[in-house]
Amino acid sequence: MVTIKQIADLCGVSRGTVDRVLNNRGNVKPEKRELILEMAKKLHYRPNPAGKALAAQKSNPVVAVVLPSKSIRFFDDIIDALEKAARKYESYGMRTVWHTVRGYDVEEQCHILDQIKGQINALIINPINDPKIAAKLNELIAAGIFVVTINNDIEQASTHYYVGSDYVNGGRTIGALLKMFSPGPCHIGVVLGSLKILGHRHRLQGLKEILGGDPQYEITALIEDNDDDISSYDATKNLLHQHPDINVLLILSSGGSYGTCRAALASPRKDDLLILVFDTIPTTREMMKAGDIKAAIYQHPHQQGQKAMQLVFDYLVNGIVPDRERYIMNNEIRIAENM
Amino acid sequence: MVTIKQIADLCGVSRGTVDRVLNNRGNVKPEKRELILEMAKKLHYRPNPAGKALAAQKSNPVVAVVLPSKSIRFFDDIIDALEKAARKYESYGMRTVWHTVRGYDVEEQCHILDQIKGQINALIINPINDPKIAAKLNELIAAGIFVVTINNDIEQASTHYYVGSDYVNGGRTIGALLKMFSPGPCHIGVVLGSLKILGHRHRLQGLKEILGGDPQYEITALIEDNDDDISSYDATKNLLHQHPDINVLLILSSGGSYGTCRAALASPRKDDLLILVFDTIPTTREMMKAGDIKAAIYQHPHQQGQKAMQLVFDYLVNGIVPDRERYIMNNEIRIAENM
DNA sequence: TTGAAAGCGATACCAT
DNA sequence: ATGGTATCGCTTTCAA
Repeated sequence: MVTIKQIADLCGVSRGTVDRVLNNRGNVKPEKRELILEMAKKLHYRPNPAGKALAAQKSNPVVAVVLPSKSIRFFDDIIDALEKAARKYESYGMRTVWHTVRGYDVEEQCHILDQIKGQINALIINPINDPKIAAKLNELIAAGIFVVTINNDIEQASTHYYVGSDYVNGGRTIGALLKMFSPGPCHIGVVLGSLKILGHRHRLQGLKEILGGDPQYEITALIEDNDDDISSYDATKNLLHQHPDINVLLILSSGGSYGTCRAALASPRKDDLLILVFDTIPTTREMMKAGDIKAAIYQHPHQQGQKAMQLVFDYLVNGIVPDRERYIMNNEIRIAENM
Repeated sequence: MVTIKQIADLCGVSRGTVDRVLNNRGNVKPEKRELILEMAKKLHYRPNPAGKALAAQKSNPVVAVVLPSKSIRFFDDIIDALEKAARKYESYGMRTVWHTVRGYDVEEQCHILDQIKGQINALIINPINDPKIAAKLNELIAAGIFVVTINNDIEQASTHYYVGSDYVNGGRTIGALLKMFSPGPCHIGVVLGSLKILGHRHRLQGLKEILGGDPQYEITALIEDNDDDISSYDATKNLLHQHPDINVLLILSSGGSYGTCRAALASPRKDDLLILVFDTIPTTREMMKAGDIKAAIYQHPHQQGQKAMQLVFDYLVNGIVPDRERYIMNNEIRIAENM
C-alpha cells in the first residue's frame, strides 16, 4: 500500500505538503498540487484508516444519540445494536452520549438538541416529524454536525443521512404475502399506530397498491391504536364485534400488536383469523411459535443501529463521507421456522 | 480510554513490560505481572484497535482464499463480498491472495494448500468434504494458520471457524412455507444437487421433518442434478412426464435451478406448478418477477463473505479471537416484492 | 508556501 | 527481567 510518505518522497516534498493537498487544506503551489494529485492517483493511494483513526482521536470526537425511550419495543433492538457499536468504537477513542426522551414531545426534543449543540460532532436521532425539529436539525447541520436520522426520516432537513426501512415496500410485501397465504375472499382489518406517522401511512399505501382493485381482498376497516396495547386491545375487540366478516388482521406497526393479538385470541373466531404483523418483538415471537401469528415482517433493527453508528464512526474517525444518503434495510419475511 | 502508557506510568514500569504482561509474552516478575493485570482490569483497559492495526501491519499479514470457480452461481455473491472486504482491509495492510479451482477436485485443492502453506497467516476456504482435505487443514491449523471454512464445513478438522447457513433449518423453512402457501394435497418433486453433499442432505432432512407424516404433503420423487442446468432440465422433463400428479417443485440447491425451471415452464402443466427454490441468483430473480417462482430462500451470501473476511482481519490485525466457532446466517424468505 | 517534528497506541528489538 | 527506542500512517503545530 502506498503511503503519504512515499508520495512525498517521490514528489520531492514533505509529508505535510502532501497532507495539505490530499485534504484540501490549501496553502500549496498549484503546480505542486497537481503533481501530488497525479502521483496519488497513479499509485492508487488509499489512506490507511488505522493511521487516520489514531490521529483523529486527538480531536476527541463525540456523537450524541437521541431516541424515544424504551417504551416502544421495536426500538429495543436498535438500541442494543447502537450500544454494542458504541462500545466497539469507544475503544477507538470516539465517545457516545445518550439522550432518551419519554414520549414524542417536540419541545423536549428541541430542548435536548439545543443543549448538546456545542458539545458534539455528530448526531444519531429518531426525529419527531415536525417543522420545529427540522429547523433545529438544519441549525446543527449548518454548524458542521454530521446528522444521521434513524428509522424515521425528516424530509425538510438539509444534507444528512438516513438509516431505516422502506415503508411502502413493507406494505407491499405484507400484502403480497397475504395473497400467497390466502386465495381469498379476505375481509381485512388493518391496525396501525397513527395515520399521522408518515411511515405508517406509507405502509398502508403500499398495501393498497398490492391489493389494488382485487375484489377478493377488501380492507373492511382500519383502526389507529397510537402504538398502545390497551387501546389496540379495546379497539380490536370492537372491530371484531362490529365486523363479523373480518378474517384477516394486518398489523402494520408493532407498538400495539400485542394488544391486538390478545383481543383476536380472545375471540371465538380466533381459528379463522389470519394474522400478519410487523417486527419480531418478544411477544410476537411467542405468538408465532404458538402458531397464532402466521408471519412477521422483520426490518433488521440490529443492522439499522449498527449501520448508523458505523456511518458516524467512518466519517468522524476515518474521514469517510457515506457513498449514499439513504441506507435502506430489506423487509424480510419471518415465520416460526426461520425466526 | 486507558492506554498501555497510562498503565505503565501508574505501575511504575515501562510500556514494554505492560505489553509483555497483557500479551502473555513472559519474562516479567510475577508480582509486577499481578500488579499490572489488576490495574488493567480496574481501569477497564481495552486495546485501541487502530494502534494494534498500525503495529500489526509490520508483520505483513496475508490471507489466502480458496474457492471453487465462478461456475457455481451462488458463489458469485460470496466472492463479490469477499473481494469488497479484501479491498477495504488491504488499506489496513492486510493482503489477500486468491485461488479458485475449476471443479471439486480433491487432489487440486490439496495441492494448492501445500503450495500456499508457508506463505500465509490465514485461510478462507470452501472445503471439499474429504478426509484428505481435513488432514491437510489440520496440518495448516497446527502450523498456526487461522482457518475459516465458508458455506460448507468440514467436521474432522480441529479448531477453526465456520461461516455459512443452517441447512437443516433451510429445509424446514422451505417446507413450512409450502404448507402456508398450499393447503394440499401436494405431490412434491424435490430437486437437489447431490445426496453426496452434506448440506443438500441436511436440507432434505429438514424438509422431511416438517412435512412429517402429514398425508397432504407427499414427496413423490427426488432427483439429483449435480448442480448442472442441462442435467436438471432433462431430469425434470422426465420427472414431470413420469409423475403427472406432481404439483410442487422444491429446488433445494441453486446449481441446476434454472434448468429445472425451464423444464417446468415448458410443461403444459406449468400453471399448476408451485415452485420454491434456494438462492436468489439472477435467473431466479427474473423468474420470480415473472411470477414463475413463488419464493426463494436467501442465505445472505454477501454477509457470509463479509463476515469471513472480517473474522480473519480481526484476528490477524487486531488480535481478536472470535467469540464463537460457528457464524450462521438466517434463512430468509424472499418473494418478488421484497427481493 | 513549505518543512520539520511531535504525537496518537501498540509492538518489536536491542541493550542492559 | 526490564527499559528505551524506533516504527506503523496520518495529522497538527510551529518555525522558517
